[in-house]
Amino acid sequence: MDSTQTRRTALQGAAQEAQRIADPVVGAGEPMFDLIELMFFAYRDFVGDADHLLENFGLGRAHHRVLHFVNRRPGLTIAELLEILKITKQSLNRVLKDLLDQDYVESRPGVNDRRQRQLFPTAQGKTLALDVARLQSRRFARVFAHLRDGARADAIDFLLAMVDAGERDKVAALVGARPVLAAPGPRR
Amino acid sequence: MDSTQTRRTALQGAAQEAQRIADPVVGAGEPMFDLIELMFFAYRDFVGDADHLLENFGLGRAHHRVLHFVNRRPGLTIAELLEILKITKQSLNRVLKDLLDQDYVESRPGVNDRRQRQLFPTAQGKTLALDVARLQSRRFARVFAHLRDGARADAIDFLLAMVDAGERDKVAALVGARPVLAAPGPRR
DNA sequence: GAAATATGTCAACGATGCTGCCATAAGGGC
DNA sequence: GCCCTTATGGCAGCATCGTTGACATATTTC
Repeated sequence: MDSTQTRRTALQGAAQEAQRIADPVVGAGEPMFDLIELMFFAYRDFVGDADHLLENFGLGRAHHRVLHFVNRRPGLTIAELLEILKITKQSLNRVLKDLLDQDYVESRPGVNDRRQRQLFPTAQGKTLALDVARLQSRRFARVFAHLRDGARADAIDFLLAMVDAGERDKVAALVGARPVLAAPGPRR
Repeated sequence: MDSTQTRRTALQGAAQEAQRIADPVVGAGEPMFDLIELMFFAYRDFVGDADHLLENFGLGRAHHRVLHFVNRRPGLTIAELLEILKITKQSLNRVLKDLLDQDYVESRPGVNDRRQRQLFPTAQGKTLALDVARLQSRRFARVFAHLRDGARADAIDFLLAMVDAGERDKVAALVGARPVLAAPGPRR
């Protein structure tokens, strides 16, 4: 169970200290060039899946992000979307307008607050969003088919830990991942 | 153990069937929304480190990538850089020109083939590239300090596996990671 | 010497960020 | 009802970084 590993905060210091001492290089240890570069290559190919599929529809990466989150959280407001994407409303509006015009997304006045706009995917919006998600999921499926059993849970922990600390709880809640992070798991 | 872990054999079970009925368009299992979204958030914050540091120097993300790889592989040619970055020479030239003008990178005629240009970081180029790499490495260090012992090697395996199959060997060679991936030996 | 190769460059365009500013509509406090 | 705040929309302009296409130059190779 993921909660088997819900306790401890002390190892942090030791590991970091060991890492620092192990490397003669100034500052804070030998740069992790391998991980730095792998983040670049892995992300590039990962988003490539979505890019390639969506270009058939004349939609770009920005459209995809909006469609994805609207599909994932139907009823999302503009403000919530801006908070998730961390872009300006002008940037959002440009792509959102396309999605509305082309009937991938529809907007209705907020239920509680009619100043707000709640966003919903249309039938074709859902289909497209799911098509992309499945394509991306196939990449993950191929990946984990080659890795050991806990690899998927480990990847989730790793990626969540990579998120800025101040954002981590929000992200964890959004993606539905249990915030294992604050209290890591199976120690040595 | 982790019930969140996808079991390939069980994936075709009840959960997916429920999904299929609820939604007519199902391809290959439940989309891994968590991982899809975590890739986005993790990469966003990861590159944010570099972006924020480099904006003090008037350099953008594209400049950073070039500087990074030139620093990592001194003597790189234009063609090799294009192959790594997968952009056009016009895009490269724009940022490379800035780096040359501002003395972060220098170029010399190729040793064997004088048509080529070999690129080298200057002293200040090395310093800047290393500063960024260390900043990014600190994020990784914080991450792994919270995760179990093998987490770093696992992350490397995961990210490398995320790379397109056709690119994986090249990437593995570039980052110096052993291509564990091609031969899925460490199964279990 | 001709062809292929490695690179540089000009011009235009496209996607996606940004800032600044102003407009509109609805909610809330008085 | 008046007024301030909030949620959103829209216009104008700009920056970064990617693209294609066409052409120039130097060098290697055949």
